[in-house]
Parts: sequence; structure tokens; C-alpha cells
Amino acid sequence: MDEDKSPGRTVTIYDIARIAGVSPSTVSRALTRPGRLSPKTEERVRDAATRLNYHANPMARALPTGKTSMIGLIVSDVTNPVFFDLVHGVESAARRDGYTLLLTNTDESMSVESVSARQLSRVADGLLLVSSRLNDTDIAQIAQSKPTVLVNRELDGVRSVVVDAEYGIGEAIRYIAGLGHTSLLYLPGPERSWMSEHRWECIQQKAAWARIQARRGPSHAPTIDGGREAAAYVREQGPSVVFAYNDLMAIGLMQELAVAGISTPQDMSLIGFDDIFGSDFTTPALTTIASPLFDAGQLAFQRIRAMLDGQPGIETAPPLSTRLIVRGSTGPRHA
Amino acid sequence: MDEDKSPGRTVTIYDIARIAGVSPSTVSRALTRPGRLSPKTEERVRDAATRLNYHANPMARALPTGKTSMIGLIVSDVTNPVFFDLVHGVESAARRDGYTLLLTNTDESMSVESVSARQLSRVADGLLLVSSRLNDTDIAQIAQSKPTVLVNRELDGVRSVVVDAEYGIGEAIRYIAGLGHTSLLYLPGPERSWMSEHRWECIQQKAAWARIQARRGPSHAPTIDGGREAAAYVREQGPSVVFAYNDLMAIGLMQELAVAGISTPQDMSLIGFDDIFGSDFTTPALTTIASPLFDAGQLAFQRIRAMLDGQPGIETAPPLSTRLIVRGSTGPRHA
DNA sequence: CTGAAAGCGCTTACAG
DNA sequence: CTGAAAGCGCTTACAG
Repeated sequence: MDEDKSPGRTVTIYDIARIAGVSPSTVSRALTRPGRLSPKTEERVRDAATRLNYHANPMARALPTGKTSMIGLIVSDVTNPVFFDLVHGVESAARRDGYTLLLTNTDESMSVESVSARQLSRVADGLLLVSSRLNDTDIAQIAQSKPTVLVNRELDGVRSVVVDAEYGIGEAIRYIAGLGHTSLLYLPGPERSWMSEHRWECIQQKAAWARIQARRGPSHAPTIDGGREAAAYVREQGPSVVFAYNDLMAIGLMQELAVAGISTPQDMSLIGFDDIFGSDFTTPALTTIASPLFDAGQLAFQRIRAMLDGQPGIETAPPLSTRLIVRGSTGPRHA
Repeated sequence: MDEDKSPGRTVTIYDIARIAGVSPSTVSRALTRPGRLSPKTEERVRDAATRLNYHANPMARALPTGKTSMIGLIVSDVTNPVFFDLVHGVESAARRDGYTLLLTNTDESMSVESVSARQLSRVADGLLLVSSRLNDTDIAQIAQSKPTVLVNRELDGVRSVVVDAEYGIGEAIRYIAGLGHTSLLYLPGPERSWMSEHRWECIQQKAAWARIQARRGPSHAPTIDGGREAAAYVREQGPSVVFAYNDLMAIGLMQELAVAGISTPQDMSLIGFDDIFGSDFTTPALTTIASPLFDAGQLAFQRIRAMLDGQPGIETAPPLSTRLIVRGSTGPRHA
């Protein structure tokens, strides 16, 4: 019994082999693909491994196999509450499957995103790009070098998970129509945001259907400050309903309007997107179109997983649907 | 010129060696420790590397060196807004130094944390445990096997980054004393939370100094719901000031008190901790003791970095001080 | 200054 | 079913 000698040294398959009286290759087999060995050998190896508290060295395993069991997750802003549930969903699905997450924050910078993607792709088995700000061509190139799944963006030839904005927007339009509104203003997010464009298209479509006139304002940062900055423009236009690209902007806008003496929803109705943490803290609480972000995160991981396992790309997507959450920031059109 | 043949294959130092007309060892040297080679050789190697768009395989590099340039970050709840800025700070410091982050969420579970720590320690160069819920002995053991830094927790023999609660609490106590309050109730967070205990101790000390009577209530989850659940107890006690363990609890408490017709701050003053996102959305906005979480994250990474580089442990800690942010949830003691 | 060799800890055809 | 050998892509004493 010398298994607890030299406590500092990390234990390898050679140690186990020695203790179990088999060859290193046998140890490797017993540990990686059970059932291929004689039960007694396998048991001897397992016993020895447990006794020595063996844990395979992931790097050493990765070298011959080319698999690290790591997934790179690239987000544009870790402090943006929109991503919390999404990251949570990805993380929990990954951990359950024995994968670990490599997190990179790009601070909304294209060049950081591009560099990070290339670096992560060197070590991760697959990449998850959330709300990517990259060009289509950059993304296509990345996706070619490594299994990639896009979240909240679509691109031909690349798999993606996109929350279907349509349903929730449809509800919202019907709802404001019922309240007597006949026009709306959409406040877009960043120029490079695929999702902002997508929402605008859905809004136009549903608005046309409901005979509501839809206009769009200029782009702003998808933040509280972005919403604040939009206030001047909004006041100038004086719409009866504003759809902001996201809750952050809606909240900033609401605050700034309040300062200017414009009250929500009496003077103007406000609708956001995402139902982020805190969107119900405001006065009035924000009416918003919620996305199942946790589910989207889980699904995104499953997609990556499927690619890694070489599964067909046909997978039927479970519905990832938005829905309207009516709170206090919307009301009847004022006379 | 055959450097762009077989486009699928990943390029290795052997490819570069061939193109540059040197040995693989020379390539390795040129790339990892410039200045040790003749300038012309080095340049030839660099040129070839650039032409082939070479990027070293991190796993292959990790095997002989034992260094992965990855840091494991373990947090108890990624959806908790308290962690956003902290994670952001860690991430930005890490990226700047060429490190990448392995993120694990433990969902407040001790066993998940324990398993994750052991797994991550197999691949990361160092570990960052944020608000760890583990036992002292578990932590000590982990810290022994891998460079470890604790955030928001202290333990003998393990380095840590702790935001100094004292200053902000001192300000808060002086402030409520000035408002005429003579007693306060502290609502603790989870039992296993070192930080909750730490805050309570500071509160007691400062309160004693200001001749304010401090009591503490029962433990609750550090969440909005935890705060809501505490409402019944708080109403029963009827204090004039409540310090909640964190903003989440303070917000939940405020909501539930409002439902019961107890208004803040007229009937009761409320103070939270952390100044999380959204704490200024509430009505009234929350008075809170803010922590420099982004800075704490950066510092935590620097500490780990210093350990990895074998720097002495004496480092003078830059002050990481809390401060009081007075908003609407606190007011004079009612008659 | 540079090359040949050994080694990091695994996995996996290839034999037997 | 199991072992000996080669190899994954690097790094680093050791020679020269």
C-alpha cells in the first residue's frame, strides 16, 4: 500500500496501472468506455482510481482527441440584465452535460469580439455567439472553423436560436389597438443589431394588419442612457405609444419623460422588450414583451451539443415564443 | 510556396519549421520567448507564422508547462445582479492579461460548488470563489491544491478580496442617527454567508458607538422573495429603520410592506447593500451601501495573477471601500 | 544561437 | 480482452 505516498504529485493513469496491475492503455479504456473490458479488470481499475482519487487531466485528454468539453460563450455586455437568464440557461445545460463554459465579454466591441472568437475557437469545442455585432462574413468564417450557434441573430448556413418576436408583438399591437391607439413610434437599438431590425419588421407587419401607423426613430444605445437620450426626439414627435428596442431604453425614456413632466401612461404609453430584472420596479411598472431567455440558453447549448455529436441539422425547434406582459406603463389613448 | 495547401488541417510548429527552414524547437523559442534567438531567425519564424496564420494550440502548450491561462470563476448565482459588475471586473482584467474565464454557477448549492471547484481546479491555473458557501475546511483544501482567491469572504491562510463594509456602514449609522432614529433591525441573509455576518458585526459596532440599539432578525434567502418573507416578522417588530442584508431583500421587503399599507420612508426607513442594478427604479428609490464591485473583480484577478507569478503575498491592498448612497427610502423618525 | 531528444498525460489503431 | 507502440502539439533541458 503505497498509494498515498508523495501527496503533492498529481496521479496519472500510470499510477493506477501500477496499483491495478494492468497496462496504462487498459486503464484508459476502463475509464473512458466501460463495458469493453472484462468486468473484473474494469472493477480493479475503478477501485484503484477511486482510491487514488484520480481525475483525468483534461488537457492531456484533449490533445489526442481534439475535444476539450468546453464551450465558448461570447456576450456583448455581461452587465446587461438581458443576458443573465440566458447565461444561466447555457451554463446549467452545459454543466449537466459535463461541459464547462468559457465566458468572454466584448464590451460591445466588434474587434474584441472578433479576436475573442478566434481565441476561444482554438480551445473550445464549439462557440455560442450571443447578439453578435460581427459582419455576416466574419461569422460565416468563424462558423466554418468551429461548430457555432448564434443567439438572437440569423444567418444562412449557421444554426441559431432566435426567440420568436412575432407572437408577443402581435399581442401588444392588438392590445394597444384595443386601447384606442392609432399610431406608434419604434425606438431602435444599435445599428448593428439584427434583433432590433427583426423587431421593427414584426412591428410594421402587425401594425399594418391592425391599421396602426408605425414610424421608427433614430438608433440609440440599448441602455438606460440610450433611452434618456431618445427623450428629446420622442417629445418632439409626441406619439401616443412608444415601443422601445428593450426595457433598458424604455426605462431610461420613462425617467427622462417624467423629468420633463410627461407622465406614463397618461400622456404616453411605453412598451419595452425582454422583461429584464427590475422592469417591474419602476413606477409605473413597465409593460413589456418577455422572452424565454433561460430556455433560449438551454436550447442554444443543446444545438451546439447536437452539432458536436454529429446529429442532423433538421432538429425541430421547440417554440421559443415571446409574450406580452401588461403592467402599468400602457393605457388608453388620451383624448 | 505550398503554405496554403490542405486548408482544413490546423497549422502546427512543424509547418512553420518547414517553411522557415528551422527546427520545431526553434519555432517554439521564437514564439514563446523572443530575444533569445538571432534576430534574423526570429523574424523568419515570425513571418512564416503570420503567413500561415498560426495560433498555438493551448492544450498542447498546457501539457508540458502545466499552465492553461485559464481562471475558474465560481459564483453562487449568475442571475443575481450583485455579481454582474464583479464578473465584469474579473473578465476585463483577465482578458487584458490574456487569460480566459471558466465560469461556473452553483445555484447556491454547496455540493455543486464543491464538485465544480474540483473540476475547474484540474484545468484552471487558479480559482476565484465568490461568496463561497463551502466550509472553511473545504476551502482550505481547495486552496492548497490550486492558487485560490476568495471574494467577499475571509479565511486564514487564503488570500481574499473583501469590500470593507465598515466605512459605508459608519456613514449610514451616522446618517440615521442624525435623522433621530435610536434603534435598528438587521435582516440577515443566508446562514452560511460570511458577508452577512460581517455586516452584522460592523453594524453592531457602529451602532454601539452611536448609541443606537441594534437587533437582528432571522435569516432569509438573499432574494426579493426572501425580503418579502421577512415582512411579517418586520411588521411584528415594527422597527423605525431596517438594514437588509442586500438590496434584493430590501426591495422585496419594501414591496410587501407597501402591500400591507406601511409606507417607506414615512412609516419605516429601509437601507440595502450593494446598489444593484434597478435599486434606483423603486419608489421610493432605495438608500443603499454601495460596493465597488467592478474594482473588486479586477483586484481579485490581480491577486490570482500575483500568486501565479509567484509574487510575495504582502501586496498592499488598495482600499475597496463601501459608501452610503442616500435616496428616498430613508427619512426622519416619525413621532 | 540552434538542433535532436525526451517528455507532458492521455487515446487509439494495431497486434496478439 | 489486453498490451506495446505511436502520436496528439507543444516545451525545455541537454548538447554542440
